[in-house]
Amino acid sequence: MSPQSAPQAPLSLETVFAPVRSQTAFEETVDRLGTAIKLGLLPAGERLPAERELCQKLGIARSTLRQALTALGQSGYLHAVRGRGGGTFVVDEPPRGADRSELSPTDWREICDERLAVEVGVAVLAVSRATEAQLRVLDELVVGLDDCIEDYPAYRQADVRFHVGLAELTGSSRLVVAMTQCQGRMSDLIHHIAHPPEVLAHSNAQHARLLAAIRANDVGAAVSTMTEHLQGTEHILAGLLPG
Amino acid sequence: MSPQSAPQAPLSLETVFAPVRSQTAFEETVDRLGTAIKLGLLPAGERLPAERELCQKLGIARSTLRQALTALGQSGYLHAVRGRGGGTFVVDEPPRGADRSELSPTDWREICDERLAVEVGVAVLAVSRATEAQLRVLDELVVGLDDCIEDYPAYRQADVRFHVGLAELTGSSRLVVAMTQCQGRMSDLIHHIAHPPEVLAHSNAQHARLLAAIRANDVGAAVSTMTEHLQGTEHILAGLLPG
DNA sequence: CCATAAAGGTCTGATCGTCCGTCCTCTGGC
DNA sequence: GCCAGAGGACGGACGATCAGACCTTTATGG
Repeated sequence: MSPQSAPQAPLSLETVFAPVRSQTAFEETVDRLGTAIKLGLLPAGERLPAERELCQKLGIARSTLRQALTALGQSGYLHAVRGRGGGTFVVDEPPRGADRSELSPTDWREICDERLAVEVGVAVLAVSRATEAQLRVLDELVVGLDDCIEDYPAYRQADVRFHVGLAELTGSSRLVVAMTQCQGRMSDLIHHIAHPPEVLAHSNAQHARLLAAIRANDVGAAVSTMTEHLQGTEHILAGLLPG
Repeated sequence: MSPQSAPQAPLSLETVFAPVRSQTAFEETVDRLGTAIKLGLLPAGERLPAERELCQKLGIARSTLRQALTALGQSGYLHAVRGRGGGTFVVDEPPRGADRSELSPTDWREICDERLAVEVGVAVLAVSRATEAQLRVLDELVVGLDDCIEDYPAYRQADVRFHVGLAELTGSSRLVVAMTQCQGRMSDLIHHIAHPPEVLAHSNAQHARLLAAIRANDVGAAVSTMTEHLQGTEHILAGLLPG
């Protein structure tokens, strides 16, 4: 009856009948490697495993892998070196260019919601599982972050490493994957907005408080610190994006 | 050097080069519908949309959809009725039979970790977003759950509806999907273990306390109640499964 | 009683992604 | 100068998927 023919079914049924979107192996590979590069998980200059080895790890044919590598090469993320001792390398200066955009209001909110779930879940698990050694590594990352509050791209890369590092200390690879994907989506979202040093400094202070809460085995503090931390970016997005 | 040739790379790199596992449209459809039926999201006797309509919603060809429907029919979950007024229906008594098993120790722990993330994240968001009307629906579900603590299959179905209902009131379809998948995996895990009425009663009391915490806008209580709730099943699994 | 509509059931041809294997080309080191 | 290790290129086979036309069943209404 409504002019917009609003979906009446409950969310759960909507999702059951939502489009089945199966990525091809090619697409998924481009996505996986591309995200890893953009996030800095594969640092500039890094050499990928040899094609014949990598295609086995990825469980795909070499020709399919090459399609993906070629695509990433054309986009300027990889360059191949032939001959013995060659290989495929992450380019030294990955393109900063605009990558994607066009997010609907519901999209970006859902992305933030999913991130909140993953980050809070990781924080809860980290409290009971983190070892002192692991925490010290993250301590250093926080120190490093303080040094680049004037250089956003560098800050963002270290920020990603910090959050992925949190996920790593849960020991759950599924959560690491989830965290990586969330960070990739967040990067797409926040790529174009301003990041004044004061904001980054404040954000990094929350990193430090988070680590303290984890050390103190204080689940409540960890959750609330993380929640605040995430709401920071969310408020900025709410002011800038549609919705 | 170790005899097991342990993976030395950090988790995040392992996951970047982990196998690309792209399900086919057929597989994903069987999975989607099969899970929805097993979880009770598509209740017994429910009629699915007509094939010509459903394949559009799912974004796949009708022939592919039919493969999936045929497979689910042969597994005893669906039956088709020809002629006008016919359709494809969820069977009245879906097979209880053993479905899957063979989970490695790392697998089931990671499944529980992911569930914890989703459930805790949902709980946090629910605190700020739940409306009284939505909460009352969940209240009734809790009452209904109390009535079937003697009948585990019925309890489990209502339990799933409760948890998916929590996800629904965040308004985020991504979280609904994540919750659904987690519940599906959990069902596979806990299908075969004992569920004495006392345990179910205790579990349902936690549901009630969770709703109270959400009503009171008490994030801390919601998180801790949810955490306890999940640890209940996790401890049982730890006693029964390898690892 | 027959026509029609609405549903599932069947078939076929084309396309596309992927795999596998083979061979070529380049390049540094022994 | 040979060889090993790397990327690069090609072609055939196969399977999944798609699009569409057509058939069969069945309830309903004129």
